[in-house]
Amino acid sequence: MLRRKYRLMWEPTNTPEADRVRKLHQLLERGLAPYPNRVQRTHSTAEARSAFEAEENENRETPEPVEVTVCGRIVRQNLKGKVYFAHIEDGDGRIQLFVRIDNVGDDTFAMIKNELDLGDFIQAGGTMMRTRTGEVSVMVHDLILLSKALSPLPIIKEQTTGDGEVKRFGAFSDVEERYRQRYADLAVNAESRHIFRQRARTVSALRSFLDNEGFLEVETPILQPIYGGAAARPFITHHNQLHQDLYLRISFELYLKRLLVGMYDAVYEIGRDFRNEGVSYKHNPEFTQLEFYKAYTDYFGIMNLTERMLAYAAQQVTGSTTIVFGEHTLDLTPPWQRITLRDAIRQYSGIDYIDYPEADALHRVMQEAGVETPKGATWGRLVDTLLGTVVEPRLIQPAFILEYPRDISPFAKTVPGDETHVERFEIFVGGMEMGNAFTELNDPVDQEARFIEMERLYSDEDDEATPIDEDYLHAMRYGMPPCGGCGIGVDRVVMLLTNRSTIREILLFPHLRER
RNA sequence: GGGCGUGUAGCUCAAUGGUAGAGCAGUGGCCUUUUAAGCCAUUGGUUGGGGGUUCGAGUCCCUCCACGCUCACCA
Repeated sequence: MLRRKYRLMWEPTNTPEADRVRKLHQLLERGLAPYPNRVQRTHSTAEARSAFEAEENENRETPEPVEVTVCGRIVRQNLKGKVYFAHIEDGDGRIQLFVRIDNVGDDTFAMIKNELDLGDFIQAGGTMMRTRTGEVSVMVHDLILLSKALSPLPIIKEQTTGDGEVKRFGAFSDVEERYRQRYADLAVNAESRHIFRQRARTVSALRSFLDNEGFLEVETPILQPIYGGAAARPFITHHNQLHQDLYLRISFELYLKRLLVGMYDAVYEIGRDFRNEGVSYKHNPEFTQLEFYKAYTDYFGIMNLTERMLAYAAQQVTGSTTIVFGEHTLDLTPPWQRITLRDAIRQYSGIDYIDYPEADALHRVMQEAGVETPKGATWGRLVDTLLGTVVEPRLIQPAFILEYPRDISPFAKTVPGDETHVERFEIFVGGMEMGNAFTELNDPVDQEARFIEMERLYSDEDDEATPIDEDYLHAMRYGMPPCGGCGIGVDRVVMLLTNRSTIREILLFPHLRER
């Protein structure tokens, strides 16, 4: 019966796999379950170690025996005739098993010798001890297989030198394979596992910061009948029964601000945005966004909150507000540098865009300065190009860039007495844009005019046109409190705090082309 | 989409246009405190796919695929 159940549909593709399949059949013939249902773990590897060390410290003279049953994946093994050493690893760490044929009996030892491979999960019961060299180990008297690994994992060997430095041999380092088979990367590369723990801590730090500031966490639609809140091409999908096209959201902005109309004073959402655009070291088609909106404040209030929030996250994740990113040391301790976009561009390029109020003139002076310009760009787009090419790469230490051209910011209030600029800032750290914030526009008449303006500006590039969201205008006509809001690219923050130069390293399953 | 680069055994990597190799993993031995264990023997390849040049191609050329870096795009 067992044999029939294990008739393989899958063909081993190489000798190591064929060997393991043979061992699977050998186990079945001996009546041993290769994937049993029940486990009886009493200690994680770390708990077993600390229980033993505690006993050693308490009863130095006559320590009581410490009995444990530990489980884990075999990551190193060494069969020496009638003795078998193995390191097993679980989520906590590793521990060595010391198995003598006298302690486990001939049958179990034969199983170890003939059927056990690196990568298998096993359960081992025994007594804690130290080997001759002092390594804390389990002297095993019971050992069973928990899960047979049919494909070999990449083997990584490590040597700890005298100064505690770990040398690695045969590391699984092929970048593409690490992304395509993230499970294998995580299984063998502890530092990859570490990155995603750091990622979780980052998200949880942002969340707890905002919770403590009185923000309410909300969830708004991912499938939207009208997309908006940013300028990006959307992914389009379809609801069959409603016969309706839907868009995967490109931002949360318009839904969160509806909630301020609904009398929540402060809301935030952490979730996925989708943009149908290019992939790069800092772009993935789906990415994690944090947006938060607060009533009765403006973009200065949001600035203060944001720098405190990111400093808090850095402290929680790395233990310091000073972090290493590539070749730079970044100090996230508030307050951060604040400089207007106009001054920043003037400082880094010598161009004062106020002197060139027409797109043609600005275009010309940019060409003279050797800045490549996008075709048919509006004046605002040109200013933004200057920001991206001239300023952004130089903004290593955290900085707020303030006051943006009005025509590229349809959801922000204008600067009093300056119709060409809006109260908007972007956050730059490590040469990357981290976030974008405004004193939010709450004037429904102005907002409608902006929508129409945007529609006109982009009508000839239909895939970037921003559709008018009538329902959003309707909400705003009920009255929206004055407010400030901000969007933070969570993936980029994680890149900073984990010191990774590409977004793919901090996404568990980054987008890759189909093979 | 453009430019540059990479792709060889399960993993990490070698190989002037001239017989495709090593270490680890695997397989068969020896070994009752090893830890990159060791020793002896040994299996393993459509050199990313396809086409071309050549007496002969992993190597040179063309093309396709994937990945990396970079530029463009991403208000």
